[in-house]
Amino acid sequence: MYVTEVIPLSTLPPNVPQVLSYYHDSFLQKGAVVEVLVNNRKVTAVVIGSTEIGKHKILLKKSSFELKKISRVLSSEPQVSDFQFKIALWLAHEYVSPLGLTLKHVLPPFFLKKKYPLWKGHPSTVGRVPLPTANTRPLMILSRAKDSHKVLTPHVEKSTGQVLIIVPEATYIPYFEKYFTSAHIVTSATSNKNHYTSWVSAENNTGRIFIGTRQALFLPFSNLEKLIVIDPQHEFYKSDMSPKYHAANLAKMVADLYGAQLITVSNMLGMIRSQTVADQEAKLQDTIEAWKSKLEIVDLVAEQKLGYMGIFATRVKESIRESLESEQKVLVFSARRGYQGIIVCQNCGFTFKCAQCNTPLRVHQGTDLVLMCHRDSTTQQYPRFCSNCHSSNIKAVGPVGSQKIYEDLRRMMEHGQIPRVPAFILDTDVTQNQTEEDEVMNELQKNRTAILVATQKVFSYIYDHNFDYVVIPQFDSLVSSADYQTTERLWYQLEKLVDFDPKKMSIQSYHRPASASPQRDGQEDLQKIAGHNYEELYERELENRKIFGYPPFSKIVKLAYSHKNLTKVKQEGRLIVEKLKMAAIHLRASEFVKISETSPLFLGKDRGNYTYTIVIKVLGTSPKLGEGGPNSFSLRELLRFVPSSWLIDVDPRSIL
DNA sequence: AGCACGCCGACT
DNA sequence: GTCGGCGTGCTC
Repeated sequence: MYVTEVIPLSTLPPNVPQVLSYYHDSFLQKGAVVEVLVNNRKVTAVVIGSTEIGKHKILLKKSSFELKKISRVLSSEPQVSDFQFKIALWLAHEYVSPLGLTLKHVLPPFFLKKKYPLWKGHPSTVGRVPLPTANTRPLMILSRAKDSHKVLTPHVEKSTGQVLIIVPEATYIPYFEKYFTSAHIVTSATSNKNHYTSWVSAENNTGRIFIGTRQALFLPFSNLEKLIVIDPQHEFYKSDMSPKYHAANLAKMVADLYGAQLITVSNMLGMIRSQTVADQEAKLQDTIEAWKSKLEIVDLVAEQKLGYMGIFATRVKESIRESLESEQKVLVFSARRGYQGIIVCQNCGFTFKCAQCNTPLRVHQGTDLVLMCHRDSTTQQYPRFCSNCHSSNIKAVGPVGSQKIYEDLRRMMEHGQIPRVPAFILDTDVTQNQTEEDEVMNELQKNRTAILVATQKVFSYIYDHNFDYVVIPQFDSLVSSADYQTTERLWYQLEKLVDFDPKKMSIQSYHRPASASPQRDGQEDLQKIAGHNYEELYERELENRKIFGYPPFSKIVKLAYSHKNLTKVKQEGRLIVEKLKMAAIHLRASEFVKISETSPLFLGKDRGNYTYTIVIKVLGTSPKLGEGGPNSFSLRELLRFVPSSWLIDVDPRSIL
C-alpha cells in the first residue's frame, strides 16, 4: 500500500491543506492523474508523489482523519510536467489563489482529451525544464506602438531559439502577425485543434515564433530564447478571475524558468519598471523622441470668463474646422460614455442614484433620455421631479459623455461651424459587440476625412489607425478617481493618444491642466511628458508613494466581501479586520503589514449587494521584488483565517 | 466553492 | 405531518 499525495483540480478553501493524501495499492508517479472523493464529491486530481505506507505509520496515527482510497486511475502515465507544477505553485503562492483551481488554469483546455495526447507518450520528456542559461538581463524597450515591429525585428531575427510574443488583447495580434509571418497564434478563441498544433510544435521545437494572449505563457516550449511582452502596463494583463494574476509578472517568472530573455515594449516605463531600470535589474533601450504633435492647452476658466458655454472652446472649434477642411481625421477622446454625468436637484441638491449599487445614475440618450447605472447597466425613466423634494428644477451636471459630444459635433455641422463629414462614436453603449466595433472602425478607415468620438476603447485599434488631430475636451475628468495609480494612468493614456501619431493635440482643462495635485502647475508637467522628460515626474510620484506606502514601497492586497444583508456585511468586515490584526501580531508582522481600519469608507453597494473592502499594505515587498520581503513573511499565512466567501486580490487594478 | 445537515416557520 | 428557507460546518 502507498500513500499518494494529490492536488484535486477544484477549489479548496484556504484554511484546509491544498494537497490531500489517499491510499492506493501501487506506486503512482508525479504527474499521474486520478479520480478521488473530496467531501464525497468526485474530483479529478493530479498526483504529486507516492510513499510506501510504512514510512507514514507514525504520522497517520496522529492525524484526525481517515484516508480514503483513490477511486480510479485516469492515467498512470504522467500528464502534468514539472514546469506546469512550478507555474501553478508560483501563481497560487504569489496571488493567494486555490492551488487546484490554479493548476487547472495552467493546464490546456484539451487536458485529458484522448484526441490530444499531451506528451506524445514519452514520459521521459515530461517535466523536462531546460536549465537556465547565462542569466540574461531583461531588456525594456521604449518605443511608439507603431514602431514595435522595427525594434523587435533584430531580436526575433537574431535568435536561433523560440520566440514568444505576448499581447494584452487579441486585437493586437494581426499587427504582429503581419511582420512575423508563419507564427503560431494562441488566444482564448483558439480552437482545441489549433491550440494543440501550437502546443506540439512548441514542445518538439518545430515552431519558432509564437504570438498570443496570456494563455500562450502556458505552452511547453523546448527552446525558448526570448519572451516579449507588449505593453506590460495594459490593464487587460490583470486577470479578473481567480487566479487573479498579472500576466506581465508571470511572464518574468516564465522567462526565468526557461532561461529566456524577457523583453518588454511600451511607450513609457511607469513607476514599477522605472525602479527596475534604476536598480540596474534591466537594460533600457529608449527609442522615443519628444512628441512631434503640437500641444495646445486651453484654460476653460479663462474661456468661461469670456462667456464660453459649450463643450468645445472657440479656438478648438476653429481647429476642428481647419483640420477637417484640410481633409484630416479627428479624434475626440471622451472620459466617459453616455450622455452626461449625473442629475442634481437644483432645489435641494438631491442626486439620483441606483438603488442597487448606490452609484450616481448617468444620463443616456436612447430613443428617449434615460438614466443608466454604469455598474449594473440597468436603466430607468428620466425623472420629471426630484424624488426628495418634488421640485421640477432638476438638471444634468458634471462632465459630458461621448453621446453628448457627438450630438454637439452634429449640431456644429448643421450650423455650418465645421464641415459635414462622417462622424462616429466608439464606446460600449453604441457598439454591443466586437463585430459592431470593428464595423465602426472599418467605416472610419474607409474615410479619409472623418471625426470619431471615443472612450478608451479606441486604444484597441492603436496599430492600424491614425488621427491627425486629437482633442481632449475634459482633461480633468480623466483624473477623477482617488486611486493611487491615477497619475500614472493619466500619463499612460496621453502616450497612447500620441501613438495615433497626431500632428496636433488640444487639451481643455479647468485646472491649468493638471497633475493629480492641484498645487502643481500641470501645464509644466504636460510639457515634460511631451518632451519625454519623465525623470522628475517619476521622482515626485515616487516621493508621494513613499509617503503613503504605496507600490513600489509595498504590495497591495484587496479583500472584498459581498452580501445582501448590510448588518452581516458590517459585522463580517469588522470581524475579519480584527482577525487580520491579531494574525499580523501573531506572525510578528504588524510592523510592516498595514490593515485598513474599519470605516464606512470601505462599505459599498453593488448590484443589490453590500460589499466591504479591506486594503492591506505589505510594506517593503514591492511587486517587482516578487516573493520574500521582510522576514520572509507569508501572505498566505496571514490570510489563512479569511473565509472562502471573501475575494482575495493581490496587486489589484484599483484599490476601490 | 459546493454540499449535507439541522433547525424553524408555512402550508396541502 | 412535511416542504423548503438558509445558517453552520467540513473537505485527505
